[in-house]
Amino acid sequence: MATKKNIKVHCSLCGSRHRSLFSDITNTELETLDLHKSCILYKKGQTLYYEGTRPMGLFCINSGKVKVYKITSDGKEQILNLAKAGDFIGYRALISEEFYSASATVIEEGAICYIPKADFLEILNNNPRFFRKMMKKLSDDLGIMEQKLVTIAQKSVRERLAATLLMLKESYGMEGEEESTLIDIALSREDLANIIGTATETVIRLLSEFKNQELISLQGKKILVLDPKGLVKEADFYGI
Amino acid sequence: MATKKNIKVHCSLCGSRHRSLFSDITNTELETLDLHKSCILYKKGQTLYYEGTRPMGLFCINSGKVKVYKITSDGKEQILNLAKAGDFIGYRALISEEFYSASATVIEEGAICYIPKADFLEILNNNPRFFRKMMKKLSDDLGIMEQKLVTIAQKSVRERLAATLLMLKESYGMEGEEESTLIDIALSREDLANIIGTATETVIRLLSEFKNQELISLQGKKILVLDPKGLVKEADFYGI
DNA sequence: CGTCCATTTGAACCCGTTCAATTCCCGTGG
DNA sequence: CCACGGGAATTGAACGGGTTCAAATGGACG
Repeated sequence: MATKKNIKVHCSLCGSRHRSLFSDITNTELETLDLHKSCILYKKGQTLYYEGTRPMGLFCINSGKVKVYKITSDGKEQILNLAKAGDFIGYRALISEEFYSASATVIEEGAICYIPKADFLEILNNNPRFFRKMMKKLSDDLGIMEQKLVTIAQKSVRERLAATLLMLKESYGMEGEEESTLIDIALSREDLANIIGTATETVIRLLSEFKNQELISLQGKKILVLDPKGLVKEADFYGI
Repeated sequence: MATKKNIKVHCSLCGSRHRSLFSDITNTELETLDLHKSCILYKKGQTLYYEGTRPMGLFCINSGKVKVYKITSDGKEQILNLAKAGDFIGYRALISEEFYSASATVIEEGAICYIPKADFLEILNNNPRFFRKMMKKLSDDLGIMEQKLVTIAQKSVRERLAATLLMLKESYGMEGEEESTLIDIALSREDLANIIGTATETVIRLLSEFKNQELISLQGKKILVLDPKGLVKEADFYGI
């Protein structure tokens, strides 16, 4: 495993910032962040934090992709969230003043900044607009998590896989020719299974069925969505 | 179905308030609430709000019990949360500025107050302490929901039932003789199944097995926990 | 080129669902 | 007071989706 490498990423120049929760903090606050934060280039497989440890700051993803997951007592992994450029990670534990309730591991290398807890809380307490934004973010996160719970509890694996592919298409889709969209994220079959809450073999078998139905096509490890409407049918949607 | 009945419940005299999120708002704010809110005695089966409708205020439970749930496209119900005296309901939709993403129905009759949206937002924006409390609540809710997701995704129905009984014991337990605790909430077998995410028949069969193992005993519809440690083993806990 | 891990395929098994039938319980009205 | 009706709870039995274990294949990387 390669060593981490310090790099310089200025918030003021960060291409992901305008899409992030930091989109409208003040220049002064921005400067403080630049002064206090650290930025590291993480390789695939490196872990940002482990479940059960104490949060000392906030992770802000400049580039790359991260999975956030819990491990059950019998060693199974459940992925709760995927994060990409512009996303924050680890704020829930800071706000609830708990140890981390999940782990976060890089699945595609990238630059990730670390903002000291004190600076984050400082901005939170002094910038009402940011405070409100953070509150809304937590509220939205909760709504999403509730929907995920219902889907896992009540839908078949086949439906959940179709729904997950559509979700991934929305978040990581790269337009191709005609209707097709490439899902541009390096997820292993096992990761996909751990999002859906099923066994790796089941994912493989269902992907192969979807391929035979010409809903998707497999480009190596990546997935090309050919027929989104067909997937919507498989997912049995009426809303999200 | 009986009609609703208006009643007077003064916040300042409310026995549940000190346990609620309103535990330390100002007297002025309290008076405004008393002036603007309405209180109704709800019977079992009456619905506070339906998924997909627009939230116009906040429900505050003075007494009684409420289930919050979603209905899937194929008509199955998933219970997300149970609420009792001192709990707020429906704040997530208000804060995220969405329609309700779930429905709420009374399962044990009681008095429930309705606080106009404007008053809630007023307090939220003018009382930083309340704002912080609300934010922490959302963050805690999110942590709980994440844990539920993992449990449903990765644990067997047997483990989930044991875990749910322990959770209900914590929230609704009435100390009995020796180790025993009565779970004092009128949940139907179907409700229990809809918390766990399984079929009613499966819950009934497993409860009967737990009874044979002398982990619980059945007092009519209610459940008496005889051997909490035994249930912990069945739930395969190492943490929550 | 060989090693190691991810992916794929095969096959048996089992947990949980589903459908059907019966019993229990409780409120209601005669 | 008791019979009646209807929904909830229970029990039975068959089915099937998904897991699990095992083995083969493929592919990336040193």
